[in-house]
Amino acid sequence: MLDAAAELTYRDGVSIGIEALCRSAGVSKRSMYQLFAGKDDLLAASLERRIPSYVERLAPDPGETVTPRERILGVFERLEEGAALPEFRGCPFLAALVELKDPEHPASAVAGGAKQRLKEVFRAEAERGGARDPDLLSRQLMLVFDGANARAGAGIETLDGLTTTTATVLLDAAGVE
Amino acid sequence: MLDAAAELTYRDGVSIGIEALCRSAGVSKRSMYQLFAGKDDLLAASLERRIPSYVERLAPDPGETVTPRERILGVFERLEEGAALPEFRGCPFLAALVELKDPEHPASAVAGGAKQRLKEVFRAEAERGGARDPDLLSRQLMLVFDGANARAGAGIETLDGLTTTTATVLLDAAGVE
DNA sequence: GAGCGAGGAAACCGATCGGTATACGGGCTG
DNA sequence: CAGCCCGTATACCGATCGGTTTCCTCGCTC
Repeated sequence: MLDAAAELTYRDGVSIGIEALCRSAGVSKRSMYQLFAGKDDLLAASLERRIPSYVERLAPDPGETVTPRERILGVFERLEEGAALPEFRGCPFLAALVELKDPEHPASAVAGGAKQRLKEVFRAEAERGGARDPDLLSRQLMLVFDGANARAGAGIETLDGLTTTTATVLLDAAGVE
Repeated sequence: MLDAAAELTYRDGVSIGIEALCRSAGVSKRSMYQLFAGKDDLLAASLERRIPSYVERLAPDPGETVTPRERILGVFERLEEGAALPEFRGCPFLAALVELKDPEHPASAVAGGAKQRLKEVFRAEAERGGARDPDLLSRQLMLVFDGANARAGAGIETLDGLTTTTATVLLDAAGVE
């Protein structure tokens, strides 16, 4: 159910109907309203469920020999890999935030938390790498990350190497080894 | 009519109803369907109308003494000014692209064109400023610009100086005087 | 085999969607 | 003043929205 909801809302947007979600999940509306308080709840839960695998895919737990620079650039390499796939529509959390527009929406809080987790990874690696201003660097990297997601997801940009190149510039300027 | 549509779709998203648009514009549905073929048409036209003032506000025609660097950084300064306002919801064209998801939608083409116009400004100034790779620099700047729009528009980032700082790093790295 | 509860299918609710058609009203031209 | 026409207001269309309820069947327990 959660997986089907995640996939359909990612492909068609949050305005997809509940009926379609249930049909695709093979679950009756009755059952779904026993599991979730409403559409908002379902949406928030389906986003919540995606967070661990999302973060893990982009920034897997580092092995011993991975430098901060490698881990950060790895995020952008994996972003570019994903963006090359035809079904890529950008970061699902960013898309939900933009589509909902309402910061009060339960799903907005979840999506914001997902973005915060990735930013924390950036910040921690920035610190470990000796960046002059780790928080600034992490915010800059998030700008690039989300800009790339929005633009590539909308189909108005092709990333091949663009984000890794840009991130490298920022890492250099921040003094990360 | 176009202005009212622009404002409401910006604030509430493209899924706002036609009825609300007409009421807010003081125009009957009948008249609007004589002026536009349908909602898609209206949406595209209202976005189209915003392009000149949007570009002019962000990147006004340069006076004689404006350097490429100043003109580019001016875009980000104005972005940060706008993002500080409470009604800021991010770039309307980017929001439309993300919300519609459909590149075939007439409004998507218009929105993509608007983004292209801004990128052209960046590219031209990059060239004028002697950037090593003007096209690369303009793409990088658009990443920052759209990332900032998405994040600040969603309320998960505050820009104060973030984008100008980041753009400065990119300009320096590209060798723009 | 009888009784029971969970869950699926589908009808149903009022509201609203994009879009159309009708009816009325007020300002022009003769 | 008569006739006309543009635009507003409004009712209406079928479809779909989020959400609720009814019904009925299936599988489980005693």
